[in-house]
Amino acid sequence: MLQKQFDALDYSDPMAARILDAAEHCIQRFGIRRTSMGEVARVGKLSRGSIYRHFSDKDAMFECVFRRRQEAFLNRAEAQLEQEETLVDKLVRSVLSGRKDMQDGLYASLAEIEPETVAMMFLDPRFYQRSVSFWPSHVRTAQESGEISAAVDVAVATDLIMRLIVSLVMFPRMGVEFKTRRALREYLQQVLTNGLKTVG
Amino acid sequence: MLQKQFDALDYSDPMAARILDAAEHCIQRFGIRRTSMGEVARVGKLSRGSIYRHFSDKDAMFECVFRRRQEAFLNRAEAQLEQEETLVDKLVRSVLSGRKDMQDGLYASLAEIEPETVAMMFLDPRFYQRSVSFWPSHVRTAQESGEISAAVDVAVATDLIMRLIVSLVMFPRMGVEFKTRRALREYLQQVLTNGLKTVG
DNA sequence: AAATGAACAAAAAATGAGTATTGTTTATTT
DNA sequence: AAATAAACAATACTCATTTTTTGTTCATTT
Repeated sequence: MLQKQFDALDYSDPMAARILDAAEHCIQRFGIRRTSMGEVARVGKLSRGSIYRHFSDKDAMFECVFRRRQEAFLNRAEAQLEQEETLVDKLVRSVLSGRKDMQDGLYASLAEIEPETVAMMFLDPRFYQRSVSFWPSHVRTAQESGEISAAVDVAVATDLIMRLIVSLVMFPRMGVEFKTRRALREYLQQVLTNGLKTVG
Repeated sequence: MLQKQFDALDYSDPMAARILDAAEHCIQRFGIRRTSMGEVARVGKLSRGSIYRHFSDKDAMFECVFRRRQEAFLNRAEAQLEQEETLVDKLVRSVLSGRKDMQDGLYASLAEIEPETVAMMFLDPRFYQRSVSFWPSHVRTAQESGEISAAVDVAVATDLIMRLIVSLVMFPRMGVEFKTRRALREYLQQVLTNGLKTVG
């Protein structure tokens, strides 16, 4: 097995949801290392055998907990972004949502118990890869409206957008700290539409 | 003690250098966790007492090893950057140097033994803060030459530069993978001088 | 058919007594 | 004066042992 294949998420299966709910609950209370399959079974009021019917192993189960969370996050984000007019506003929204999720989401509670685990997750490129496919359609929309240039490759634009968001979420302060929504918007507006050139 | 104060680096002190050389040697061989002060003393052919005269504790000593490395890296980078004509080329150089240092520097060997430790270091904002002060002078030069606009705040420009470099070093591939020097340069050129707008 | 519970060997984790290391102090040496 | 060496209690680490957990199987239940 060259590349580990994670179990697919089946949202129509209530048993899978019960397992993942229980597992998520355990992560928040004890972290990943100190949670056993028996504990998850106890919390979810189901048998250990059922868990193994649904997930190949412990790693796959916990992986799915985070996958489900991330997909839920992306769905919420998608809905929110529909309401934003411009690409810049979509970026601002995404950064603020991302920061909020980091502060009081599942990652925050895990970070208190197992900071190294969270650090390893955040440095795993796969963590971001899933969000990449989220942006191209928004990029195209912005190109059609003329907000950004149609000549710029969609993949390149997506790359920049992802790098900016990830960076601004992970490091609220690099050289400057963008505390207010307004400051963040101005910064992103500048970067997206002019880079470090101003319109003459 | 609200904020831990790390021991200052005194480059005129040969004893401090001997301690740090020994400590660095130990990190490469055994990692941080498995290196004892006695081992550092043995390798450096000095007494444990001497180490404690120079560094308040084990953490402070290892912290200094990385501080010294980073300063050396920044000095090399500074020299290299003098040779580059444009800001874009300076960024390209920095990204490539950063990637190289990650692949075969002290971090690479430590990452093999203690990946979580390295992950924690890379997510520590202080790690990048030291490099921030490096850029403003280069930004001003680029503004004078007209490569970037003089109207853009130096701190803001520095922030973007740092975010791009850190992101491109940590994640060689986000949406797109910039393998060749040429592809990387084109990307940075686009971002710096036009953002996602093309010149009409 | 899907979930359960029990049984099982292999792997991983908790335990605890023994050992090493840390950070401090002191007297001694260079 | 700065480096050393030895001594020290408090803490952290080993390592062999015991206990738990994992992942699998299978007969039984829902």
